[in-house]
Amino acid sequence: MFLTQRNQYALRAIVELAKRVGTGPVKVSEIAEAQAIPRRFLEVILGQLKGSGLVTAKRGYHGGYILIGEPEKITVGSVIRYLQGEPDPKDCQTCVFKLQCPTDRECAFASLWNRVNEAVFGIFDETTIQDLVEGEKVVES
Amino acid sequence: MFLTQRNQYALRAIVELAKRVGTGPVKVSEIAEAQAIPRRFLEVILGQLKGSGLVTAKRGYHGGYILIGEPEKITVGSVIRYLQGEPDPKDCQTCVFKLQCPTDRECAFASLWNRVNEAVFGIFDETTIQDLVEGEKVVES
DNA sequence: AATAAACCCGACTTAAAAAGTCAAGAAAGA
DNA sequence: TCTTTCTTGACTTTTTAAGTCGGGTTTATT
Repeated sequence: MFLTQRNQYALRAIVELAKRVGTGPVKVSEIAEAQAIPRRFLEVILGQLKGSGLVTAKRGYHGGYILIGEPEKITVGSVIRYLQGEPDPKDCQTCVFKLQCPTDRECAFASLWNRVNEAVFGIFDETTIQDLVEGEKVVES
Repeated sequence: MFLTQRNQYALRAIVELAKRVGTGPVKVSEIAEAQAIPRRFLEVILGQLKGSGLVTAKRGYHGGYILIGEPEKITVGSVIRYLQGEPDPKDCQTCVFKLQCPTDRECAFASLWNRVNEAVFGIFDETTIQDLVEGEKVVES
């Protein structure tokens, strides 16, 4: 609901890479199997992730993907922001979410959407990939 | 992103009805025009909303829709919960959001999704239709 | 050098969900 | 009785997401 299937796949792939930090390149097919993601589709997704600088790839015989940063320092929020890209200028920016408001400036929902957005990214930003690897982290604060 | 276009229409329609509480039935075409919603589509949506008991309709000459409860007592959360209906049993219930987890019980995302969901509905539940009518309310938690 | 294992890239297809439309019918007031 | 307005369910269109495919390039091994 909050994330597309594709973006969940991306996060899962990063988590999988995080689990194997230090063990050399991880093949797409390994990640695909571990996380039950269609291999071809995952190739597309990892290709996109390379652009984020979070991940790099090595080609050839013992090739595969490698997580660049440290899992404790990568937040879920930063990944999601990258995946979502720039907001579509055709959408209403006040409402953050979808399409133009009929009532341009006086959007009754603006405040609500802002609060929701802040709450959600507040959580995303305080959750790291390492937290996900560890499975169930309850954030203090 | 959090709400479909359709569900936003539904909320807008309720807000429009709330604005006119006490002035008798409001025609679909009036709501449609005020909120820039395709009339035929709005008929479908209002039909659905009748099932919630939030709204009732009067037919014929001076017919239209009427909000049943008081805008201060209707929360956005209750409306959205109604609109979204029962969660699809095919989806992963632990993750609250989409599809089955590949890693059934040990879903790394379960805690994250729960926290996000609670945060979002926390906001939805403390926001009333009246708050939306008033335009910009900053909730004092 | 040849081979095989990987990633790389862009275009393509399919599938699913959401958005929107339509026609004919039933109630209610004028 | 006539007009207005909601009612219903099925239908169509549009958009977005998901997933596939073929042929190419890089790299380690032998």
